[in-house]
Order: sequence, then C-alpha cells, then structure tokens
Amino acid sequence: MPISTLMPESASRIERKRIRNRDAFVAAARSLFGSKGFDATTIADIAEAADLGFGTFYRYFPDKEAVLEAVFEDGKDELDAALLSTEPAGTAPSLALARLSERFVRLIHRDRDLLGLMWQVAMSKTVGRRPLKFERPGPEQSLPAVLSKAIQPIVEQGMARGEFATGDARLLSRLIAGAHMSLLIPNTHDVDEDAVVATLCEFELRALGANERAAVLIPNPKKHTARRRAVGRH
Amino acid sequence: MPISTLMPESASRIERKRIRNRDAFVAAARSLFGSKGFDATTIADIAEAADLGFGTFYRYFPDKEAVLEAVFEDGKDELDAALLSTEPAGTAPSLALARLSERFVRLIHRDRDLLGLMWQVAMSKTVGRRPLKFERPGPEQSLPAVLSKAIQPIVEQGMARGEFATGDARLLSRLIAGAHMSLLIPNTHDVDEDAVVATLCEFELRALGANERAAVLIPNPKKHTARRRAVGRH
Amino acid sequence: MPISTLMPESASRIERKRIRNRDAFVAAARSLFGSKGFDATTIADIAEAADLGFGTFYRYFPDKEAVLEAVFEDGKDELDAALLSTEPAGTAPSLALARLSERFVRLIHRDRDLLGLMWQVAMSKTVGRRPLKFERPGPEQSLPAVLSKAIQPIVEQGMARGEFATGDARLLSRLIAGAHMSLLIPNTHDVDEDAVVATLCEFELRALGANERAAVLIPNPKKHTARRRAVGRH
Amino acid sequence: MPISTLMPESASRIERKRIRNRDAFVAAARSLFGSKGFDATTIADIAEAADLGFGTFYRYFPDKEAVLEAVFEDGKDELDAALLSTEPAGTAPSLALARLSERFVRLIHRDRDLLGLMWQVAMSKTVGRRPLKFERPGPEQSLPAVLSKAIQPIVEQGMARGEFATGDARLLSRLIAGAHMSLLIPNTHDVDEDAVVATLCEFELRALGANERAAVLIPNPKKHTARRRAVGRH
DNA sequence: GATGAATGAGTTTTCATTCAT
DNA sequence: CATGAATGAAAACTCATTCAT
Repeated sequence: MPISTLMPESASRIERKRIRNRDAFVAAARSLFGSKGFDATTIADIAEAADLGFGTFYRYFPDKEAVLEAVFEDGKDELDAALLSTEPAGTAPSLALARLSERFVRLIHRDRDLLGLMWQVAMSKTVGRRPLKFERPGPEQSLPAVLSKAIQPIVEQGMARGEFATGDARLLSRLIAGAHMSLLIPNTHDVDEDAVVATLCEFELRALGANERAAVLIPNPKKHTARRRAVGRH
Repeated sequence: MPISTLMPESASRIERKRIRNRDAFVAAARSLFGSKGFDATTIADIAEAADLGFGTFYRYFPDKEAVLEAVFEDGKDELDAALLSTEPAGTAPSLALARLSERFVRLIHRDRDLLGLMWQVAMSKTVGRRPLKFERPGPEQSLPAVLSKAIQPIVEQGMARGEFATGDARLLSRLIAGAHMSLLIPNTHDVDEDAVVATLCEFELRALGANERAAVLIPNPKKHTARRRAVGRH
Repeated sequence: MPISTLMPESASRIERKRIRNRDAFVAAARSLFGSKGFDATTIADIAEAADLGFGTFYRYFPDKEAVLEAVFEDGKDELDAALLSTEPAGTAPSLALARLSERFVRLIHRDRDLLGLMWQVAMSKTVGRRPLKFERPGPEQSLPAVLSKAIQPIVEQGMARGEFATGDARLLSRLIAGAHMSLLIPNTHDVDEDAVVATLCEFELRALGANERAAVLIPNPKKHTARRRAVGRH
Repeated sequence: MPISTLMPESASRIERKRIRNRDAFVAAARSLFGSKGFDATTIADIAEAADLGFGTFYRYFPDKEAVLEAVFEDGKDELDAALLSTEPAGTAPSLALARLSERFVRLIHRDRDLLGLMWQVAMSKTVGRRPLKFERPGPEQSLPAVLSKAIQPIVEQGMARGEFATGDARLLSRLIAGAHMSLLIPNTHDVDEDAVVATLCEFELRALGANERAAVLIPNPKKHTARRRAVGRH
C-alpha cells in the first residue's frame, strides 16, 4: 500500500514530499504497466504520468524493475487488505470463502490493471525484455499466489470442520484461485457483477464439496433463489 | 498444426524444405516465446534456435508478429486435436469432461510453452512493445478462449441431460477453464500427474453439481477411492 | 545502345537470348534508376521489370553497379546518336548548335529517366550507398560531360569561322550545357516544346555572340518571327 | 541560417548548448550529404562529425529526413543572403545580374556542399531510399529554384527598362540558372575564379540581348578587356 | 543457363541509464 | 534534490550477393 498512508503526519515536510513523489511514481507505473504492459511503458511515460521530472525517477528507484517490484509490494498490501479474511474467528469457512470471492470480484472491477499485471508476472519469468532480476519477493506475490494463499487456510479450516470434503487443500485452493483468475480475462460479455459473484460462490462451494450447512451461507440470497436451491439441491 | 503434417508426400524437394524451415521457425518461436516471452525473444534467437540464417526469417515471415500469429494458428490446430471431444455421440458429459481434463493435464506437461504463450496473449492487448496489430484471429484463439469453448458444449449437454445442475453455462465453462489454467502456473511442488487429474476432475464435476450417475465416471478410480466417495457423498 | 541492335541476325539462338536478356536488364534498370533512383531500386525490382529470374541478374552483371555502368554505356551511344553532329562538313556552326539543341529538347521528353540519371551521377561521386567503384568510364560519360563535349567542337568551329565571339570554348560549352540541363529539372509550368527550343536557341546563340549571319539560322522561323528579329536586332 | 546567429546573447547556458549542438548536427549533415550524398551518409557519420553521441541525434531530429529539411531551411537563409539583390533600387539590371553572378561563383567555392545537395534534391524525388516525405518546403527551396527566383526579377526589370531583349523571363531565368549550375559540376580543370566570373557575366548578358548601355557594366574590366570589347562588339 | 533460397552486414531507431547543471 | 541532456547498447528489418538445384 502507498507508503504515504503509513506515515500520515510524520517527518519533515521534505520527507513527506519524498513519499508523495514515490507514491506518484508507483501509482503511475501501476496504471501504465497494467494497461500497456511493462515493456511498452517507458520511464518517460511514468515520469510524465507522475508529473515529475524524468531523471527524478532514478532518485527513487535504481532501475525500471525496481518500480515494478514496488508496485507489487504496495499492491500486495492492498490485495491482502482485500483478500485476507478479517472474519471473526468463528466464521464458517464457507461464508469466509464466499465473502472473499465477493471481495475479489469487486476488486477486479476496481483494480484490473494491478491484477492483470500480477497475473502476468506469475506466468512468465520474463516480464520485460530480459529475465527478471528479482528472485526478490516478486513472483511469490503474484496474484494467483497471493490469492491461493488467502484461500488455502479457509479451505483447510473447512475441511477440518467437516464443512468441505477432504482433499489436497493446496491444489484445490489453486484451482479455485484459477477459477477466480478466469474472470480477469478481457471479456466481451460482461455479465452483471452480482450474478458473477453468485455463480462463482456456488461454483467453488460445490467444488469443495461443501455440505448443506455451508451452502445456506451463499451471499445475495434474495436475488438468486433459484441457484441457491440448486446448490442445496439434494 | 505444422504445415508439414498436411502434405506428407507432397511436392518437390525444395518445397518440402521450405515447409521444414517454416516449421522450424514456428517451433523455435513457440518454444522461445513460451519460455522467455515475446519481447525477450529476438529474431536472432529464433533463427539461431531454428538453426537457420537470420535473414532467412524474413523470407518466411514479414515481421516478428507474423510468426506469433503462425504459432497461434499452428497451435490452435494442435489444441483442437487435444481438446475437442472425439467422444462417441452418446458419451456422458461428465465422462467427456473428465477425459478432456485428463488430456489437458497431459498437454500441460507436453506443451507448457505454447499454453503459457496463449495464456499470456489472452491477458494483455500488448504482447510486444506496442499493441498487437492483429485483430487477426489471434486472441480468440487464446488458450482460455479455446479451452472454454471446448468445455462449454459439454457443460450445456450435461445440463440438458440433467447430469449437471443448471446455470450459466458460459460463465461456468470459463471458471472451469480458469481452474485448468491455474495448473499452468510455474509450480514448485509438482505433484503427481495422475493425482492432479483426479483432483481436477473431482473438483469440476462437483462444481457443476454433477449428480451421482455422473460421478461414478471419474477416472483412475482405483487410486482415489476416498475422493470418489466424497463426490458421491450425499 | 542496346547490344541487340548491333547483332541483328548474328549468332546462335542461345547467343541471341543472352543478348535479349541483357538488354532487358539494362532497360529495366535504366527506367527504374531514372524514376526511383539508384538506391531505391533493388535487384529484385530490376529482375521483375525485366521479367527474368532474380538470380539471373548475376549471370549478366557482377554487381549492381555494373548494370549502372551498362546503362551509361548503352545510354552514351544513344546520346551520341542524338547529340553528335551528323551535319555535313560545311554546316554553319550556329545551325549545328541549333539543331543539337532541338534534338536535345526532344530527347528530354523521350528519355528524361536516363538523362536525369546521368546528371545525378555527374553531381556526386556517390550514387548509391557507397562511393562508386567505377573510376571506370562512368562520370566522364555523365550527361553534362557528354553534352558539353558535343557542344564544344561546334563552339570552337564557330569561333574559328568568326561566327561566334572568341572566348574560352570549354567553359562556354559547359555553360551552354548547363542551360540545357536546366530543362531537366522537374517543372510544373511545362511550356510548349517548340517555344522552349526557340528560346533556348536564341539564348545560346546570343550568348556566344553569334553574328547576324548566324542568327538567321534559328529554327522554326514561322512561329517565332518576333524573337528572330530580336536576335538579329542590331 | 544557423539558429545560433539568431540569438546571439540569448538564454541560459544550457539553451545555448542546445543550439550549438543542433547547429553542429546541421553543419555536419550538410557537409556529408553534400559530399557523400544523403544515402551514403549514416546517422552515425553525422553524429561523429558533429562530435556528439549517436543517440543524441534523435534528441534533435526525429529522423534522418528531418535533418535534411533543417539543412535546407538553414541553407535557404544563407542562399538568400548571398543571392537576393541588395542593390539600391535604381541599379541597372545588368549590373545587378553581374553582381549576383559573381556572388554565386564565390559561393560555389565556399559552399559547394550545400549547393550540390540542393541541386541533387531538385533533380530527384527520391533522395533517400524511399520517396521523401516532405512535400514540406523542401524542393521549392532547391538550388535552381532559389537561384532562378533570384534571377527572374532582374531579368524582368531589364526587359522592362529596355536593357534586355524581351522574351519569356521565367524560362530565360531558368536557363541562366542552369548555366550557373554547370559550374557546380566537379571539374578537373578548375580555372581562375575571376576569369569564370567574367565569362559567365559576359555569357548571360549577351544571352539576354543586353544592349550597349548594359554591357559596359561587366565587372573586372581591367582583366578582360578583350572580352568586354567582344560584348560591345557591334 | 536460370532460378530463387539462404544469408548476414549494415542501417535506422528506441529507450534505459548516467551525469552535469 | 530535481531535472533533462547525452549516450550507446540492442533490436528489427532490408537487400546485395552467394550458391545449391
């Protein structure tokens, strides 16, 4: 997340300016990387979008890849905020998962840029013209990784509690994350967001073999009666 | 698919050489694009990998993008061969889907390069430094699109036959395709291939609300008794 | 001039074919060099225009420059035919010059390509991307050189006979050639050809200080009475 | 003319450096284009000659053609300075023409490069490997055009005043310009510059049918008595 | 002898990165 | 510190020329 949010009042005026500038670069980079891709984005583009001087970039980042890394790190915080369960300890895993799914679908609409970028990095060791230097945190913070990690504990808990069928929690989490990711693909038929949430939840709860107790927790019950019934079909 | 397979006996020796060279370029490009990414791959790389001269490339393709297109076209045929159901007309949809999934998992191991590339293109309008020229077939032949299209009819049929719960077949197919795609992500813990197939099938059949008649068709029954029971658990 | 005209009946069929092909290349090259320039013309262009195979070119010329040379040589013959005085020995120099001028103006309309090309070579040691190898006859056969050489003897004779004022015949010939050349410049206002001839003749005869005996020989007397009188104005 | 001359005292040091660099590129380009031709000159050549980095070129000009254009524009100013009559209003046209001619001959020795280049562009629509983009001012500022335009008003005035025989002033100006241009052709026998001026003046004044009042104005009278007499010979 | 496939040297152009102001 | 001018490494692409068929 933007550093600025971490130190609202802190430090000297000059320090605050440094932070503001850095955040401007990161935000610009994130938007541009997301929309045009890493390679197609030049440092000049970023500086321009950040409304800062060109050479200034290098006072904040040693190279182009560093800003990508920063985008990831800041983005990870944001993702975590969106994805990590803040549910009370006793929340039913199926509900936790459903909520996470809903938050994710909303996130897609808000942050498609960032998500697409993180996805991209997950897929190839080379984002830019040459192999990424960063064994650095990077890819582990790629979208599917983060998402998968957010899902896995829920799944594990669900299995432990008997809400979900038992199985390879890691792999299942990944498959669910993949299903989520599929929503990122540019799509002509963009369906109603709520309907997507409902179908997704239904999909994943079924896939996990959620039992009836779990099923009733699917969100947006008013709109999707038919489907809810389908989920609890037996 | 490589042109060479289309004209096994054909033509003059020189014509065959042309085809062999073209295929060499396409194969080299596919492997390199897949492993290093489009941008990180130079024409020189491709030529080198194809063991042909640099200038020779331009006798076969007008530019770098053209070879990407060729990779896609040839790849699409290959994908189709792997994914399109060749099941007899009466095959149960759940079986068809399970078989498709199995074929896909096998495919990942064989053709990770190509699949990764197609996925990449699906995600970003900018594969290269600048937006792709090709509105050309391209992206519609991206992996998730092709996969999704292969799955959708099966899902529809399953719904029609009452094997699967009814729902938005298009979206569900996409989610399933996404789950498949998640297996493409470079993964340190590479699990046993058969186990992956089993879990995937179980996952998607459940997710589709496959009823008991469908469930018994899950492949590799010997190894995964426990899970099978979970599927048909109710 | 095309070799073909030199050996109309000669030699074997195969020999005649060789000659025909060579001429086709030279003609194609001349037209293309003239219209697009030496550099902008590729060997492939020439071969295509000659309706001959690409590699065939190299069976007739060792390199691209050689065909330029050939164009020059063949062109020189053609130029000589057009420019060299074939007047009977006793012809008045002013008449000879006038006739040459007329022939030249006509030539411009017929062979602008070739003339432009020869002019170009006259101006720069580098026609193509790199310095011309040919110290070979080349530049001495450039248009102004040839033209100048055609004019000079006439001028000298005129001076000797007292028709023209005496002076530096070589330099004056060059100036006259320059005046001729100016007609080659692409020109929006293309005037009537006959009028150009008349003005040119008038111009050069005056410039040489042609006396009254000479002046009456200006061609196209009917159309240009006024001007003729101006020439013989004193 | 070089921008530098326009802002002698101007601006910051950095601004002056920018201008100095631009001028260095233009001067280098002019010299190289003139001597080797546009095509044979690489950007690297220009940068080297300008003693600047290679990439620096592109900070000043978007492409190779742009620097050609700049050479033309700067050159045009220089030419205008040399060629446009600055004679007092009442100056005899023959004198004005003679002076122009003299200035031109001197110019040839100083600026052969530029003049050759402008001539070249006048002749061919394709200076580079492909047709010039610039319909831009360019070709109208080609040497013969500029020269011709400088001469024409003098000729017209001369005709109006009765110093010159009447005729097609535009065409005659062009012929005279052509005679001038002929002096640009690389010439082994380089004659004495003064003698060339004298012969040229004599040539053109005669060619225009300058009457006796005009004739006495031929410059350098001391050295060329014989010729002067020839001009005023009748 | 004719052909065109193969080739790589040479050119333009882009852009990350350095550095002087 | 902020800035943008300078720079050259790297990449795409063209085309003259060689050579196998």
